[in-house]
Amino acid sequence: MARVGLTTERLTLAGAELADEVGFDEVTVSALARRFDVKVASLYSHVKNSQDLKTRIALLALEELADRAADALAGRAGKDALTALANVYRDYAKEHPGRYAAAQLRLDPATAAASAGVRHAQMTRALLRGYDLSEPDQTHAVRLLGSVFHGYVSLELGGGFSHSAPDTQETWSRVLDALDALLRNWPAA
Amino acid sequence: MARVGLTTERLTLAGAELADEVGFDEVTVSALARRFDVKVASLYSHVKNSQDLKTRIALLALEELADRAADALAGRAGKDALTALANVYRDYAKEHPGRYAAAQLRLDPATAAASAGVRHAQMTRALLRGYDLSEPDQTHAVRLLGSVFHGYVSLELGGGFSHSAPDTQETWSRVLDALDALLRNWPAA
DNA sequence: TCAGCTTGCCTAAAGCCTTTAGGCAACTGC
DNA sequence: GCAGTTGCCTAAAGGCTTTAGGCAAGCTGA
Repeated sequence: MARVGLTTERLTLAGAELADEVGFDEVTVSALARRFDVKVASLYSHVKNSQDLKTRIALLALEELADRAADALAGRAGKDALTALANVYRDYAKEHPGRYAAAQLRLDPATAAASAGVRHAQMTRALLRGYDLSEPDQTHAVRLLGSVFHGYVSLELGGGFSHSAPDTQETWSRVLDALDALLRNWPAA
Repeated sequence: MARVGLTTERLTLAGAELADEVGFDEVTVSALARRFDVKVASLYSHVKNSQDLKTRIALLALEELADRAADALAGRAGKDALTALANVYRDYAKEHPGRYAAAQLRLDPATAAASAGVRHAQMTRALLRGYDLSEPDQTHAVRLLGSVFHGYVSLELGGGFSHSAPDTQETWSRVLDALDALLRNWPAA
């Protein structure tokens, strides 16, 4: 009965890795137990239930993403910052599809409010300081950027753009050009 | 042993209704059997397996959405058409959240190619005829519009914009204004 | 109308996932 | 080294999926 050294953190991390390998929907308490070569019931001392596990993975992903975003934004402004932030999301989704899917998990309002999700909105706002937008247009723009980043990345990841010319990298740059142009020239209400 | 009259179509439709009520992830062969007051195994003559059921619901949702989109686009052009198409997606997602989630199901390439998904891309292209874009910018714009529609709707549905002013309806109109402005003034490469 | 066939829904059963309760052994601190 | 804590285990119940095989309801043709 050697002890493996399970902790909530190790389970969450292993769950995130598992998600990247087999997909977030396939992450299961059983599969995780198998990965640690441990009986299923043993995990329930560290994790409340399956939902709890998934929520923890989602929160981890949100943190990682926010950290990367903060890094990318440091010392940049304007289009440079826009591109950097956008690429953080896209690259993260490609590197860690399971984690990215986890980050999309619907959290209950209290959990969401305490999550790194709020940092994401703040950073998008910070980015917009490089453009000349005042409220409420700034909020509209925050939501637009969030929509484009999320929408593009999830369509691309889901194969929505596949097998068609021009390639998605090219579209991505042109979309960022277009967004930059739009933000510099936001139409008046 | 009265026969209930199960058919693949009725199961698919009931599955779609179930999805709207309890969420697409909660749609299960068992739950569907319960809804028809029939034993679980009985469904397996009409549906290959759980995945097959979900795929059929997804295809149904894509058809319904494409039909609504075609309707909305008829006789409209320019910003009028843009707004109409965008609202089809948003309204459908609000009316039928489960079906909308189903429409996001990743289909294998062959199924996807035979689905109504292709009609969606064609209609977005048709919409862009009202703007002056030539290839490859037209394709870039198709992808951008797809990303914004999908991204905005799924963030809004997921509660991503909730509890913050200004309200999401206002943002939605302003985002459509911005997209219209952008399409009329697409930046050169 | 009824014999015969098709086919719809059923029972049975096996496999996997979740979750809870209770137990023993391995660490921890004194 | 001993007591207490805690980690992982066994056991068990309940739900979902899927397959195999059976009976009877309802159509088909004479």
